[in-house]
Amino acid sequence: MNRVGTQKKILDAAELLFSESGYYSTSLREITAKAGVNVAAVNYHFGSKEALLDNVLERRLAPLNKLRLQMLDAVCAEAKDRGRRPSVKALMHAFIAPTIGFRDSDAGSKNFVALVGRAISEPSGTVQRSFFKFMEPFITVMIDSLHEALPDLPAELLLLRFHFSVGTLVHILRANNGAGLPEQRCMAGDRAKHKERKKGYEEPKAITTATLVDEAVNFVTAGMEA
Amino acid sequence: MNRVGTQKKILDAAELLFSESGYYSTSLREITAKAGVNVAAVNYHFGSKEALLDNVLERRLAPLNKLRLQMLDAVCAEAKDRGRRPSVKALMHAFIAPTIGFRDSDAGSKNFVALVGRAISEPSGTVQRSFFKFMEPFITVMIDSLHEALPDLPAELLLLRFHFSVGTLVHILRANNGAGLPEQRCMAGDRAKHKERKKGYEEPKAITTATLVDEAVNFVTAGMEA
DNA sequence: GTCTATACAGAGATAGAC
DNA sequence: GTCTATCTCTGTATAGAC
Repeated sequence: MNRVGTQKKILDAAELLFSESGYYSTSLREITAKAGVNVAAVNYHFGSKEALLDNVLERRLAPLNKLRLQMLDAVCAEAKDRGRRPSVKALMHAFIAPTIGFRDSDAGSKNFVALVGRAISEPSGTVQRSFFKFMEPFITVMIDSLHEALPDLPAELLLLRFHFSVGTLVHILRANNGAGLPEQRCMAGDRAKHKERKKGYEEPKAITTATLVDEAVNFVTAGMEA
Repeated sequence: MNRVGTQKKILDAAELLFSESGYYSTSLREITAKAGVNVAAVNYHFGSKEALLDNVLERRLAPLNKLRLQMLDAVCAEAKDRGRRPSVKALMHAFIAPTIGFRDSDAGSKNFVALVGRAISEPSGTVQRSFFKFMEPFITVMIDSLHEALPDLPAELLLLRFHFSVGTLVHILRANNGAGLPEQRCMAGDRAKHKERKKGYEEPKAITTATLVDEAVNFVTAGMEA
């Protein structure tokens, strides 16, 4: 079999299994069985299990980062054309919308974004390094743009608040399930109790991607401008 | 040897090693070697590696949650005495201050809080369940109090924003290192570049716990009240 | 009841035949 | 390039000594 064909089969199988069961609960033997290749194929083509995860993420994140950077550039260019500062809200939208919106894309599994969220904090070394290698060009532009939008905010404080914003976004990705309900596991009980105690609340409906994006943007924008 | 003595030795060794290398990169053989006990001791006393992590976290988090709930009650009681609503800021402070301040406590390792941050999103089943079991009484009171503080905010939106706030806090914990610099790994390069390009910025100094708490509280308060 | 020694199945990784 | 066989190390279970 040709090289790319085998690699693609492995990547597809790994993406699906990682998304379903997580990185550590998925064995190379499951992946290679599903892909219809030999156990040793992963180590031959990718070098290690961690490097495989790295490649699984890279395949999807590369276009995402491209899109994010495009949107950020568009916001900055438009502001420049009008001779104005970019708004914090528009910048944050360019950061958040493609990321959360990614869950509606046709990428592998509905749980892929959750896998990303977990991967950021979890596997050490290779994965984190390559993740931030991806992010770096975006973050550089993002922070520069935020400085333009908030010229009076000290650099240290701006970085800290942007750090908080990243935390919010990562948490959304991690907690995200297919239905789009954040932290369903954690909140469900409390939500139910509240419905008992306080009347007149609307039925808890599944949050649409658009709503989630809007609310997240509003939240971090308020925090950045506090 | 007595029961509690052995258990304590295992818990101490596990806490240190988990904090240093993470849960998955630490083997039971390393833990038991450091504790000076037999490999089988972990399974005898705790049942499994995951249950051990559960106990490691519980030992430190139980007093933390007690403190958090006390502070929250104090804020609510004081507001009631004055016949006022509790302020969002005071509530968020009661949530965040003990949590971040925990890193200055004498608990095991400086990296313990980072371990907590990682554990929330990582090991499945047992650990997450027991973690939220801990949190539940606090969260119930917290959400009730937030409803008092923000009576006009729809319940769905309040929950969503609180969810975002939790994300911010978890991210701070996860990125936290002993020095107190957030996201040093990710930001260091960009920060340095900024120092080159833009002049007049103050030297990046290690952020004190107090500053970090204040800024985090301001950030999420602004987001909640947006 | 505690603890030790040991066995076991499964993991990721690798060398060498084809 | 691919596959088999094998290596080491992991978490877990158990039998038996004290």
